[in-house]
Amino acid sequence: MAGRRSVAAARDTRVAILRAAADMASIDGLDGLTVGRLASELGMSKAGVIGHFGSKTELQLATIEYAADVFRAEVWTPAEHLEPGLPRLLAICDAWMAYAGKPAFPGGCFFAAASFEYDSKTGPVHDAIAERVQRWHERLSADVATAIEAGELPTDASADRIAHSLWALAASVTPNRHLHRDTDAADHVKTSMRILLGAR
Amino acid sequence: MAGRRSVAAARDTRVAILRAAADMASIDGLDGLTVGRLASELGMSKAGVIGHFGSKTELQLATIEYAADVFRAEVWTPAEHLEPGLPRLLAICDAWMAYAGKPAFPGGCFFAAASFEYDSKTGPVHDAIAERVQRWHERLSADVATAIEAGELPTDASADRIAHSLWALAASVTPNRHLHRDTDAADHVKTSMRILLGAR
DNA sequence: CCTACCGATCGGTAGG
DNA sequence: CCTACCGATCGGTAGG
Repeated sequence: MAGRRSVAAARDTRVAILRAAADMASIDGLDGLTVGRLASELGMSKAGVIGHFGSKTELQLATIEYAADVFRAEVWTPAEHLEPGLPRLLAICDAWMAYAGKPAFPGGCFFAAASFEYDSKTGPVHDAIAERVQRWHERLSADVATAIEAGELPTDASADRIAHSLWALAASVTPNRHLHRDTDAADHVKTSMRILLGAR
Repeated sequence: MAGRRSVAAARDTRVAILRAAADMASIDGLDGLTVGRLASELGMSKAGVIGHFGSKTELQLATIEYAADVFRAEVWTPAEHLEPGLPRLLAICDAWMAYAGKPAFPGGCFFAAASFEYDSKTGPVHDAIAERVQRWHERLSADVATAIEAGELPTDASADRIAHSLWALAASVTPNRHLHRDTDAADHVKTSMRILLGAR
């Protein structure tokens, strides 16, 4: 039955598009994502796909939000309730590496790939990625700072530096696995994270 | 004067194309690279550009080799003559971060971007990147192993794990600078590298 | 959410 | 290394 459908059905379709878009973008990049391939994979017309978002840029932005929701649910939510500082930081790293070891998207961590794809570009997609990544960095950095104040880390450590390094290690899991042939990438990264956190 | 030119002139043109291709790929990705934009930027025709390589894939592979030559000259050559083990490793990290802090390409480290772009793809471009990255990993890992044997690092450390972590930290410099707004990214990474190497 | 279409650009080729 | 072209695909729109 072609033609307009109910609001609920439209929302389901929208989510299905976003799921497929995130899968495709995780492999081919947010720029490699095309409306035509997305439509044919979903058995829809291009107009049907683009109609939910208005433009490819809006589709990219919605895909970023979708991936951020997945990341939050998998990495932040399980650790959120724990004590701020080193305990929560270690729980975040565990959840993060569990997620990276068994990623929700076929191309691995969405934000790692998107960060490297858009770091040197300009425009709304770059801005959206930067905002999400910065927000996550601030969360990490805050717990690192709490740990430093609590004496759980060296007092001369830089919270920003440690947060950046944790992000760098986490982002490397997919390339490590696919390029360096390291099947235990997530476990190796977890070990290095703990060394940086001085908690072996 | 249009038309065929000498062998030497053709080689110069080829290098100019590769330089522009590496610049473009460092920002837009090896896939975002297009023959048409490259041609217009160089004031050439598309046929003139593609004629040097035969196909876009061959152009991509040649660009990878070009970028590898630059990386080797900037990072490996200055440290090559030093004593294998921790001394050479520290010199490599210094040269690497000097390079990352003042990169040869406008989009930052070419291989970091290419690694994340192609880690989940298949085909000759992926294979070429994987081979270059693995080769570099083996070089790093060999010096880490030498350092472990010499007692300069903990005997229970994993050479592969440390080499992977150094690579992860190095790769993060450009996204750290452009996305996390960290202007001292290279210095921060150098500090974390030294912590991982137990040599603060 | 579909069909049918638009101009622009893609990688690549023929022929000189 | 150029002009002139090829079919395919791009993002997007009109109209239903």
